[in-house]
Amino acid sequence: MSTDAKQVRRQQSHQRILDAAARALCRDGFAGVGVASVMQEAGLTHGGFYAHFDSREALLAAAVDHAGKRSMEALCERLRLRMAQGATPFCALVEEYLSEPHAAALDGGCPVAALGPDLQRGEPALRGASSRRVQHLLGLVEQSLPAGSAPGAALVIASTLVGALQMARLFDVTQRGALLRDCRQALLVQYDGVAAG
Amino acid sequence: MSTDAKQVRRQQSHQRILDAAARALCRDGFAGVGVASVMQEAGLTHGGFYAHFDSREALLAAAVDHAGKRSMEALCERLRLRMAQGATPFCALVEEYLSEPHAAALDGGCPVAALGPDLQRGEPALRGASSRRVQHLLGLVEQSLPAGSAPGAALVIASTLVGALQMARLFDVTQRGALLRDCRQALLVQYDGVAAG
DNA sequence: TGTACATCAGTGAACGCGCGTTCACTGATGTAC
DNA sequence: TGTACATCAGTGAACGCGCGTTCACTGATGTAC
Repeated sequence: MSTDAKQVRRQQSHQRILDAAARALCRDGFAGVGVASVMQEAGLTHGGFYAHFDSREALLAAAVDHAGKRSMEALCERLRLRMAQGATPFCALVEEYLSEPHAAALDGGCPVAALGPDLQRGEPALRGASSRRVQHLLGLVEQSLPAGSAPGAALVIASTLVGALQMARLFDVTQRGALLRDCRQALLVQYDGVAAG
Repeated sequence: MSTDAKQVRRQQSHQRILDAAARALCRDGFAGVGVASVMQEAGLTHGGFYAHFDSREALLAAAVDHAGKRSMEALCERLRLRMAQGATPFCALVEEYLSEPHAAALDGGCPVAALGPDLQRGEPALRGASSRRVQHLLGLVEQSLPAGSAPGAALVIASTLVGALQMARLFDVTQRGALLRDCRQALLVQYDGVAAG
């Protein structure tokens, strides 16, 4: 069928647009996602945008979901590596989420930490995507918690992870390392009974 | 002198503009601070704005400082009340910062939690004001820490406070209460040796 | 006390730029015969 | 195999609105005499 080849290219473009938007979103926040700049980063011109999304708002909502999935997949991949080396699930999560690379590389990081309070503003579709991201993050924390943890522990830990990553990014590089290390250690001591390296 | 009366009114206007900007900032983020809307909320017309500030950016930087000072003063006032009733400084801080009113009332709340990642973006003047706010928050936490706390405890606690407030605001009202309660309790148990109510 | 003048915070119309959105068109790809 | 036609993702010029910014003007307040 003729449609196939065209649709493949169409979907590739769609994906490039989403990728570019997700990167811009985590790097520069909602204000940094412009239709023209995203399309340019995707190797297209701005006019073709509306063949892929109904509006900029629709792109933002899709980009929040996409950024969340991508960062979650990358994070899980690294967790597997650490666990293969003998780390507990919780230790792996804390050390990866609060790692210096995660704090330094905005592009592919956790959108909840990158967008923070802005997630609650905007249209319903956007808030829906936001709360989905938060739930996924909470789910990941819950999965990696040691057995027998207190019921609300995941909430507290997720809050600390997100807050610490944001604070770290507000600091200059020298202070940043200390904050991340302190937070990793505190979480591990409190919830895993193991001191971090 | 004639100048006096005029300057008094001028400064009152200046203050109303700053107040309005700080409120809009904490409520709607940087994107919610428009020159026209702020001036209108201050009871003025937009044209007079540039007699008070060089630019919108300058207003934003001043508003971050102002919002921080206002929220810090209000917070300290409430801390004094709680301590007068016998609460430890740390308990007072945790219970006030993670109180439902603080999570619900965006207008006058902590700008670090309200702006989060956006604080690191923007011009130097803005980032200067931002880091000043973060340092003040850290200072407040340090002051209220129990004697003999670990050196990096303030960083961890501040991260948890900010992260928890943001997460709470992302939740709907029913889940919000649970999150705040869990975080208060966790912090008090871990750093004050006292279970919260 | 009263009148002419100076000051200046604030007004409101207008400008210009950025950016989201629209739309007529192009040109590459695939189909019909 | 070759030619005419159809499809449609993508192009790029243009539109319009919002908003930051400018500026000539107003009008209330205070001073000079």
